[in-house]
Amino acid sequence: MTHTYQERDVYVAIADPTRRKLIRLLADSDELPLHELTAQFQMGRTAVSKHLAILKEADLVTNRKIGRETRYRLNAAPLQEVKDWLSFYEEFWNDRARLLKKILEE
Amino acid sequence: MTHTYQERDVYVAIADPTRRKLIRLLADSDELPLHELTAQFQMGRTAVSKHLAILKEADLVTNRKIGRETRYRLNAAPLQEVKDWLSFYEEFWNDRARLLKKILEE
DNA sequence: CAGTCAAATATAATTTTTGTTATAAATTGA
DNA sequence: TCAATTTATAACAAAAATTATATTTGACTG
Repeated sequence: MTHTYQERDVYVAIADPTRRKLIRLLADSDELPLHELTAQFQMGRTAVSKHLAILKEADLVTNRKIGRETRYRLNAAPLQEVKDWLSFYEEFWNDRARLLKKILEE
Repeated sequence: MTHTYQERDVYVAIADPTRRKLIRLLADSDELPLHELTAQFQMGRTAVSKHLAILKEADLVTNRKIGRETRYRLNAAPLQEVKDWLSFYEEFWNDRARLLKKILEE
């Protein structure tokens, strides 16, 4: 058994608003158990747990068991990839910048 | 008929690798018709067209009909929202920065 | 030790996404 | 006008994501 660790795309992980809110909650509170995170949503624990699992597969959160609770913590490092991807398009963000670039190239 | 324009989330739009590649192709080539974009993928025209429709709903591309072809153009402006969202987490990107912040707060 | 709380797991139902094929419409060029 | 090209649209199917329920496991508490 070769431990088929499902690598998850960070872009997919942040595409869902629930998961973005989870990221924000963890950024604000350092470390939180599942039941406290769940309290911030309408959906049940299982659904929140699965969203956290997707974040974990993207390496955006870590967790550890303390007694009977599982506490989650943010690891924002993978977001760097998105920032890098975005940085390529900064020159296109407004037409003025793009136009300027075009003029300068000529 | 109130023209129910489906506002599409930019996060969802960029979550798909095909759509990220489309964005890149349009960034490199200014304006391209559907059939030329399709040539860069394995999938059929219809599928590519649908991906472009999602990008258009997120306002990431514009299109115009020239003769029998529809030419697509990148509008990178909506990516700014993602950048803004990311900027909030820059301080968490590496543990050192986070640790430093914590120490300074104490 | 019995009862309770927190969470994981397994399962299932539903919805969304993705891609195909088929068909029709519009444009171009001979 | 006729044939080829480009695209759009609709119907369909397969795959993935989302959420909920029920069951099980493990840890604390009285």
